[in-house]
Amino acid sequence: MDNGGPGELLRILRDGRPRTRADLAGITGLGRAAISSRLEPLLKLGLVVPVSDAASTGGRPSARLAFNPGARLVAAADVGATHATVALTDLSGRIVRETTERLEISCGPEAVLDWLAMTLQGHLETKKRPATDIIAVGIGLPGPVEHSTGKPTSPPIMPGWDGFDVPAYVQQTFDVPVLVDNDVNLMALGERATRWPNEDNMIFLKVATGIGSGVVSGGILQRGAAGVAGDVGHIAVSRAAGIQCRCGKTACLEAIAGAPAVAAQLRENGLEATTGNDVVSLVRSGDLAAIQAVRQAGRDIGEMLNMCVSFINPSLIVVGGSLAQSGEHLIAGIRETVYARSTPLATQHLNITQSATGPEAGVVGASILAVEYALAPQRVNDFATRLHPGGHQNTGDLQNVELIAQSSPTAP
Amino acid sequence: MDNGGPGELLRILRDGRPRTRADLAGITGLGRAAISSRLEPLLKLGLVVPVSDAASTGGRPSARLAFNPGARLVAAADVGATHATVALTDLSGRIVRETTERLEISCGPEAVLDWLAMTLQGHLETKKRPATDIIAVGIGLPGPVEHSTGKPTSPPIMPGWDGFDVPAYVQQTFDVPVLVDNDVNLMALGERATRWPNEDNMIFLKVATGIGSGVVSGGILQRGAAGVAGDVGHIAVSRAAGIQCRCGKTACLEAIAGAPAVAAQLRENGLEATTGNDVVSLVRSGDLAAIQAVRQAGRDIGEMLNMCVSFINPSLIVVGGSLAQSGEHLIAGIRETVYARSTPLATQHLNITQSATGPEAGVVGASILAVEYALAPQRVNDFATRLHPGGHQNTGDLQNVELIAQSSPTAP
DNA sequence: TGGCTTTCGTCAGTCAATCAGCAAAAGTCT
DNA sequence: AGACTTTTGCTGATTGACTGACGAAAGCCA
Repeated sequence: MDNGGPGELLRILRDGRPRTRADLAGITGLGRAAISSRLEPLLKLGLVVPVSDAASTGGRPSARLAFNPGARLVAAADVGATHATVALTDLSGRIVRETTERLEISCGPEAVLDWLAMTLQGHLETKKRPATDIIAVGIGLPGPVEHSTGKPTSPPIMPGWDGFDVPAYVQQTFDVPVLVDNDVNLMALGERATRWPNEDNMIFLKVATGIGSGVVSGGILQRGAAGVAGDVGHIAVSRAAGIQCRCGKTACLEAIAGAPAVAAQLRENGLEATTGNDVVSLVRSGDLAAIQAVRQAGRDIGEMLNMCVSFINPSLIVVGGSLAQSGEHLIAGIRETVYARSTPLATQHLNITQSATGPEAGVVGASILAVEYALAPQRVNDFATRLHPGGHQNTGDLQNVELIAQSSPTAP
Repeated sequence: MDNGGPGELLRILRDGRPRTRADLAGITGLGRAAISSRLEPLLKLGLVVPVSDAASTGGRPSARLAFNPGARLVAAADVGATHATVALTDLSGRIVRETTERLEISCGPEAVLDWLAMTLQGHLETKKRPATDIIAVGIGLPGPVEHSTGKPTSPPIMPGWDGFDVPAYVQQTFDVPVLVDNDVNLMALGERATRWPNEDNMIFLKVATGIGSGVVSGGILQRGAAGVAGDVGHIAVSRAAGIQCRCGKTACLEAIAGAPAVAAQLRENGLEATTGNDVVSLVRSGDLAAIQAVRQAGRDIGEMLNMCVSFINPSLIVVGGSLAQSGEHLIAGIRETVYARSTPLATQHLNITQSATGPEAGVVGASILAVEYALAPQRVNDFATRLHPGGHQNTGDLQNVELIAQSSPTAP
């Protein structure tokens, strides 16, 4: 129905399932000949490859074609306050090679982005892939970003980054599309792509030093007017009344349920804890006070989530971040409050669960963001038609086609 | 760039500004001949009409073409708890004829929808327009609606409506697309279309007997997983702690800031007030207690909106509903709380304002919903191509073309 | 009124995309 | 090994949409 050139075919095949030409003809309503001609540029580019043939039904077995995530690369980065991760991923978001290093974001954009580019070059050399294999770059930053321009806006913890043109700087090294977004937004995208591909109304909540969220509603990531949608850490909750937050206000959720706050509570009980990981260790060791503190943090977070559930009516809430690693205690507190308080209509199909993606959620999300952009049907069509400049004698420079990895998706 | 047949041209012209063929050629990048051929079906259908020619620059003046909202009709209905409004509107959402009547929604779907269809038939006769001029129907209902199917889901105040197939029933009379949605969602659409056409991140808040909202984020109306997005009336606020709400829970915003709650407070002060309109009258008469009560309601609402602002980062909040009619007092209370509490990044470009659309906001929104659906480029293309069944000899039944109103949009 | 300028509608030609049919290829089955 | 079945790539034909150009139309100006 939705006739859209090779890009449309790739969109269909990107679910990873191999299909025969006849399958594709059936799905699109086109003839087999049209499918073949549309498939040609995708095969040339290596984006689609033949995999093991289907079982014969008596005659010649039909060749099955599948999306080849290894055809090109995407560079993904997750820059945190004190650490940065860069990764080379394939077109399915799978990490090919990854480096995490201690790096203060306060070093400024040039230093951080230079390190990023340098590390990526190293990855490319190790993997013996040319820089031209990279088709896009995705970057997550720990603050508000105007996604359309890729510029951070008034970030509280990123001195020197305000208004810095990240894409322009990165493109001096890699002349491809550069997508920048808030790191929690990217974690939401990563979690969604990895485990909840068809979830159109979800909230990804990160509970660590800060508390933030990424909101996917109506099937698209919501960034808001200034790129600060999902900034739920400084919503007021009742138990925080009067407590001072680092943001200058009082009663903020973060001030009682953020990792430092929970750790501080434990210190009052004579326990040793400063970071979220310390808290998690105590919980895992079975310390009752720690368990109770985490569960209470869950309840406080639940008070805030209650409002989000009423407001945007999601069908899924995924909780991640360091504090979420403490087994089910945080989630239990959240569920307790949300299911008790919210309206039945909003909660009857609401699933609250723990993030399964580990610390690499950020880079995976950055990769997804970049891949989604680069492999959007319209863009693929441009790419594919540029392959046939004048007629049928194809002389476009098909560099690197022989380098394509033969990752062969298996049958369902 | 976005080549899309006649529908694309109509999309451009729907802003109401008349354009010459050369203008359109410039905008689309197509030749004049292509424009003319694409224009032909639109002219045949009457959706586009020539208006006063542009000033001549020495030679033949170019004909200016404009969208003709009067070419077809849309039926729009806003069904409230105790009253219903039906209207015939043109394709710009302008009301052609309207009827409001006392009608209990508890009479059940058949009775209400029959009245609706009957009244519309009367409108059509009065305006001497055939029923075939109606290209879509939009209906707003005071409860949760699964928009994709048009069925109400567990509505609290609509006995007999749960799961009723509204579109199927209405299509027995008018065999056109029937779009159903929550009434507050439609008010949001109406307000947006009427006054904020390019606002992609807005919240429309209705403060009346109940408190609800319609959320437009990322440029699209957010309905959530179960169609109950924007249901903010039962979010907990601090001042309502312990107060029983009609929903069965306590601490709901509605229980202290809804119109009945405010009226009850005034009665405690010895004033006579039961409905929102009573409260508004008292405020307008300058009663200090009433003014203070409304302002306090604004503050309570502001506490809730604070969370919404942090969460979804809108650039506009429009406040409507009966309590919003009391001058600026409600808004003042809202602003006081929101601007004091929310983060600078979220509020620096946030506009909080009063609804300018009157009680007809609901029908206008219903009309917009139906028009947007019916005049979506893809649908217009279908419609237009069906006009040329085989080649160029156009013999499609062009009924009612002579009935088209000559509403002539004026130049900017 | 007649000449000039500019736009409008039409027509044939071009180009890309798709389809139908066919021969070759690649299997299975006896 | 040979007959049979089914897929594949190719070719010419058809379709649909757009371009470019031309004469007609419609207004200014003298």
